[in-house]
Amino acid sequence: MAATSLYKTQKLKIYNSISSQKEIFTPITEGYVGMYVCGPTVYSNVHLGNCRTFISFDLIYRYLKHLGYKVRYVRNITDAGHLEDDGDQGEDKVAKKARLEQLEPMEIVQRYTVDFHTILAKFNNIPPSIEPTATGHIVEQIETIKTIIDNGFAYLANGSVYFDVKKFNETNDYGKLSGRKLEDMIANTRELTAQSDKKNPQDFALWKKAEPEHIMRWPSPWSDGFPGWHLECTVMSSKYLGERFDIHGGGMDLKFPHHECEIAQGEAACGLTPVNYWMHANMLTLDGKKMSKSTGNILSPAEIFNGESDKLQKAFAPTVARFFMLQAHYRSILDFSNDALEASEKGFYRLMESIASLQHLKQSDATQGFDIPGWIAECYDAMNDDFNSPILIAKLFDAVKFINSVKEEKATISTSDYQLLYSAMNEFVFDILGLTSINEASSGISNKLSGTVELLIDLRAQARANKDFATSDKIRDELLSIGIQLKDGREGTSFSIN
RNA sequence: GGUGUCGUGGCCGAGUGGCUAGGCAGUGGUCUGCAACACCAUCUACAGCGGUUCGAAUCCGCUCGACACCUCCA
Repeated sequence: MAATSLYKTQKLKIYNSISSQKEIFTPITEGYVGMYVCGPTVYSNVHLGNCRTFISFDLIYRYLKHLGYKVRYVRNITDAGHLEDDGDQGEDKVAKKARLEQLEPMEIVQRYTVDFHTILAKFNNIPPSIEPTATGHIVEQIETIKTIIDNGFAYLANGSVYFDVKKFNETNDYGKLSGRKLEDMIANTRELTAQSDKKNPQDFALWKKAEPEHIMRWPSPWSDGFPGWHLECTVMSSKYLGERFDIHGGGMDLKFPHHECEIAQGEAACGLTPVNYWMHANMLTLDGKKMSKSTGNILSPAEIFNGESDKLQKAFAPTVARFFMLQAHYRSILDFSNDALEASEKGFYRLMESIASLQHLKQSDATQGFDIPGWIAECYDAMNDDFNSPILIAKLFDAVKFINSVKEEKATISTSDYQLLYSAMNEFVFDILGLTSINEASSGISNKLSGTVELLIDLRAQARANKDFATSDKIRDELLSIGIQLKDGREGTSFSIN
């Protein structure tokens, strides 16, 4: 805690997508942060790419909280309104899945919401403060549509309501987030299909009239229908965070059109641009291509955990996958491969071993070989620079080297520095990066297991004292073959479970 | 076609006008009964071609290549 307060006053910089540069973060209300992140459409299992985005924002959430901000983190569940495509033939994704599986739409929603929560919990993500659903906010969405119509930025056509992008662009700037110009977009689009109700192809639905066979429908002043996808985020973010709030996040692929439309809706409804800092997490790729449900280029979290995929040679713990992702910056594309994950796994174990040995590290009168307060400052510098977790992890390995040197009696640490190092390591690794110790997971058996291994270590020590190396090597090698590695050190033999 | 991002050593991946990223792998050494672990040392790159600069991998231009968005996707 002492370490934290020293650096609370340091300035956090955030890369703002709308200005394409890092800006010093200043919340609207001092000490408080409102953050909205676009959640999943719950019509299928989450894949690893989805998880990366939510892990990225979990890191951000954790760090903001660590800095002492009171954060209200809102992440929606899209359970209606997300169409297969933006044309008039598009079918609601949830409704389509319900039709294909012959289930109630809410059964689909329930199944995949539970899956989403289960998987994110395995990655040790902290749940958001509020997790609102689109279907729970139909009334508010209808009210917002009325306001946008009253303000002259939407029109009614055949029971549906569309946002009038061209009209909006006369007084506002449609395209400012994604760097597009409306004229270019118009010049580059094909002619509208004859049956469309839209005035222009860029217009998007605020309310869609439901076809007779469409099961998910609600009454409205315009028709029995359902809200457009972009609207729910505008409505729910303003409801829980205000018409203008601090941070809006989501995957890079949502920048256009989804987030662009959110800006338009917010400005059209209340005249305020809704967000101060736009943050976009980059994609996880597989074989150099974006993971995507529609192309099937997908790896599921379950496949990582059980290793059952031709992309993988073995299974990996969720926290190892999390560590792998945090070794890349959230704004960089990260390519997934078995080799990269294996390399991360080895590094992860080295980090965890070092933290374990930190618990009983010998303390001295003075510290020699490492500047601990300076090191802590560098760790905060890394995180304050747009949440640079790869740099932080590089710094953590500097500490690993030092801890191991102290263990080897090639460096020393004072008691006060020890306390600083101990709390900083634990805060950075467990609280901020959200990693978990793998041995902890098996703590239920660890007492019995460690007693057993200690006995074998004693037997081996006796054998070695008697120069009975056949016996001592047998104990060592057979333990290794079942994943228990003995480590001979100055203070005797310890072990780790791999 | 339009918009944007990126091309870093054997692999993954930071950074960026002059100072070691880090991880994994490799090599040499220390430790060890032999090993493993650990430690020390070491190898060492910025797609290509021009330009700006005292100095560029970092800025500018061009070429080549990759990816993303422009239709649903985190």
